[in-house]
Amino acid sequence: MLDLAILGLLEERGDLHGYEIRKQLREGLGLLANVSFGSLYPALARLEAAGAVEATEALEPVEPPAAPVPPTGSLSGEWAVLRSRRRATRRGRGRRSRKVYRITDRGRSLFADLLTGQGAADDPRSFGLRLAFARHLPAPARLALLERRRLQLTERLAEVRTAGGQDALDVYARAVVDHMADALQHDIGWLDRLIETERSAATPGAALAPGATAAVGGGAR
Amino acid sequence: MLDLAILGLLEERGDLHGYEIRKQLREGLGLLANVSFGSLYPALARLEAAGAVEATEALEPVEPPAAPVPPTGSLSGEWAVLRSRRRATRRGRGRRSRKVYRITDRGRSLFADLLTGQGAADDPRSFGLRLAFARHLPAPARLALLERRRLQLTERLAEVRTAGGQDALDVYARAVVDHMADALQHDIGWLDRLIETERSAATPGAALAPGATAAVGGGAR
DNA sequence: GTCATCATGTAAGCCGTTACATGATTGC
DNA sequence: GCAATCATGTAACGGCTTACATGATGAC
Repeated sequence: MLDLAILGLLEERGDLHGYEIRKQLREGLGLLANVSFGSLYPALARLEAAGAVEATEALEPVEPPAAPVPPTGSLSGEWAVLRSRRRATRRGRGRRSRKVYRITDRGRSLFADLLTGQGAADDPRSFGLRLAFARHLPAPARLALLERRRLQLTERLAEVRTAGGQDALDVYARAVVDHMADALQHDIGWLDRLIETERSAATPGAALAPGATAAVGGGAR
Repeated sequence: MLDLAILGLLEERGDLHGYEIRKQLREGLGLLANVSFGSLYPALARLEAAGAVEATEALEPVEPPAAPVPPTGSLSGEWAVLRSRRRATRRGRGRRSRKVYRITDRGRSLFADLLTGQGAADDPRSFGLRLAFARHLPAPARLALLERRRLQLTERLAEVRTAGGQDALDVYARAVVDHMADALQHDIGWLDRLIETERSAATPGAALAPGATAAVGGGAR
């Protein structure tokens, strides 16, 4: 799951260093991938060892030195200039030795595997993450992803309903079970709309067929 | 989370052995607690060590001994007789040495602590489990549980909305974020109805007040 | 000169899983 | 006699978290 998020981000947003990866994951995908450093850095090391990413030590080619410093006469002014020069010299870096990571071809292939996620966990986060990166998937695989998820949820719904069928449950347990069923149906409905959108996008003839316009528009409630 | 499920089950359904605990958890609470033996048995041992449960070796009052064994002369025959005698001797059990667990007073106190779950994880399973056992909680604690959960969800909703506010998201990422917000609102609405029901149950005067009947009825959609 | 932020990493621990080992009992 | 089910446990591993260690840089 973490690997998928890292690779996806590197693929979409270009080369990044660890700290930045975490920041962007938190900001962009919020709850789907709010990862801690304690898992992020080992994950990056693992991916590098596997050849899925390359790290450059971020000793990037230094910019040509800035124009000579006009003395200001004030000490704090000189200081400020020195600081800014140092910043200018290491421009684009600003900070510590930052290891910048870039996704490799092997990484892209791994990303594709994780994205289809045949043997992946069926938790909502994992699915949400895969769907969030679904534009990197060919259309049929995308549809398959959605339908596999739909199948999982309907199976779980059946389970929940058999659990709810027994009447040994008190008010609170009943409320929980009922709400689980409700939420599952809500999710399934959402998937159905997504699937419908995918299907109509996959058959471009539909847009040309008479009367098809109504079916195409307004997919996402 | 596991401890809570075990203690709750032992409290509600009386004394049980490990195998049965797992069975009932799977059947009754389904997705909330489908636990594996690999975690269940260590958990029971832990709870026993902590004094939260007592185990009786299931050497329940033995039936009067069967008639003396007539020797058959064959070794396997003797064996078979020994086995069947053992079976007869331990009548009502039928199977292996089953350790039957019973919740203690310390266990009940621990259960109450876990149920209020002040420092517990905020994942849906954990909350669902606590709510499912909420009838063992005093009414104010129950209300507090619901309101704490509501607060968490509204905070997360705000997070999701700030994440969704940026327009760097493509169709799929957007769909995921939007649906997360949607599902959160759905959950919050459900909590609101539960809270409302709790509140009106907590103020018995309300039922007597004129015109209050409409507010009380039909809480749970 | 001190505090917040940026930046990378290690160590320990939590909470669960699957797989393995063992064995009794029942039903066919 | 063989498979399915009942019953208890151990071992190894997974994937994540928190806490800790370290240090540079920037802002005031």
